[in-house]
Amino acid sequence: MTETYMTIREMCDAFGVTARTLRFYESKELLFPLRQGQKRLFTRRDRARLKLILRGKRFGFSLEEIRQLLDMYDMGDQQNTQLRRTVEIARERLADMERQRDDLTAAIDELQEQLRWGEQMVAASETRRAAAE
Amino acid sequence: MTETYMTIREMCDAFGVTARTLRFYESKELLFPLRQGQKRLFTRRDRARLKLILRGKRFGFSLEEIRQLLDMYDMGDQQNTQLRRTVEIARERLADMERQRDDLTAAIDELQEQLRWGEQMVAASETRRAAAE
DNA sequence: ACGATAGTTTACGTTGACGTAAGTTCGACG
DNA sequence: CGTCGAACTTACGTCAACGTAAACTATCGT
Repeated sequence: MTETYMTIREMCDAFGVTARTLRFYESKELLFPLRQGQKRLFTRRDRARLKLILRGKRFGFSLEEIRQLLDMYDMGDQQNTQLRRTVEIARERLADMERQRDDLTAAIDELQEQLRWGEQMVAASETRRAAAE
Repeated sequence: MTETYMTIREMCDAFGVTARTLRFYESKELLFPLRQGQKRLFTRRDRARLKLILRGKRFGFSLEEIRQLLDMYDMGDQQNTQLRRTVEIARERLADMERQRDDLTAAIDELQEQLRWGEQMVAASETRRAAAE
C-alpha cells in the first residue's frame, strides 16, 4: 500500500537515489521529512517534491532553481504572479531545449554526411584494389 | 578579412569566451594554437574546433567527451568504425534530449493547467466580491 | 545481553570548468 | 630609455552536487 511515511531506505529504493542525496536535499531545504526520534520519515509531500526535483534535474535546472520553483509552486494560487514567472522560466527553458535539439539534429546530419563520404572513399579504394589484382 | 591567424584577444571577441578558457582548452588538448615567440596564434582549424566545442557544450557534452569526438572527427574516414561510434553517441544524446523535451512540454502543460485553475479561483472570488457590493 | 542492521551526524574529499591574482616577458611607442 | 599594454606562466580558489569515511545511536532478534 502506498504508505503514509517512508524510511530513507524505502525512498532510495523507490527513487533510485542515495541516502546522502536525500539528506543533502533536506539540508538544502528541498525536502522536509518529519522525525521520529532521530530517524527521518518522508511524507507524501516529500515524495511529490522529490519527483519534481528529479524531473527538474533532467531539465538541467540547478538545485537552487528547483528550490525556488518548488517554493513558488507551494505558494500556489495565492501569489500567482510568481506562478506566471515560473511558467515563464519553464517556457524559456523549453525554447532553449528546442534550439539545442535543432542544432543537434543538424550536427547529426553533418556527421552522417561525413560518414557516408568516408564510406564511399573506402568503397572506392577497395574497388581499385580489387581491379588491380 | 578572414585572417589566417588570430590572437587570443581576437578569439575572445569573436567567440565570446575568456582568454583563460582558450588557454584551458589548449591545456586539455582541445586546441593547438601555433606560437610566435610565446604568443599563441589560433589557426582556421582552431576556430573550427572551437565552434564545435561550444556547440558540444550546449549539447551537454563534457570537455573530455568533446575531445574524443574531435579526435574521432579528425581521424575521419581512416577509422570509420570510430566515426560510427561518434554518430551513435550523438544519436543517443539526441534521443535523450527529445525525451527531455517531451517531459518538459508535459510539465509546462501541467503548470499552465494549474495557472488557469488559479486564475479561475481569483476570478470567482472577484465575482463574488462584486456581487456582494 | 549482544551483535547485526539501519539510521544518524560531522566533516573532509572529489570532479569539472573555469576564475583570479601575482609576477614575468615582450614588442611598440613617445 | 622607460614604460605601457598585451600576452604569458604558475598556482591557488571556487562552486555545485554529492561521495566517503569515521564515530555514534537506536532497535530488533536470538
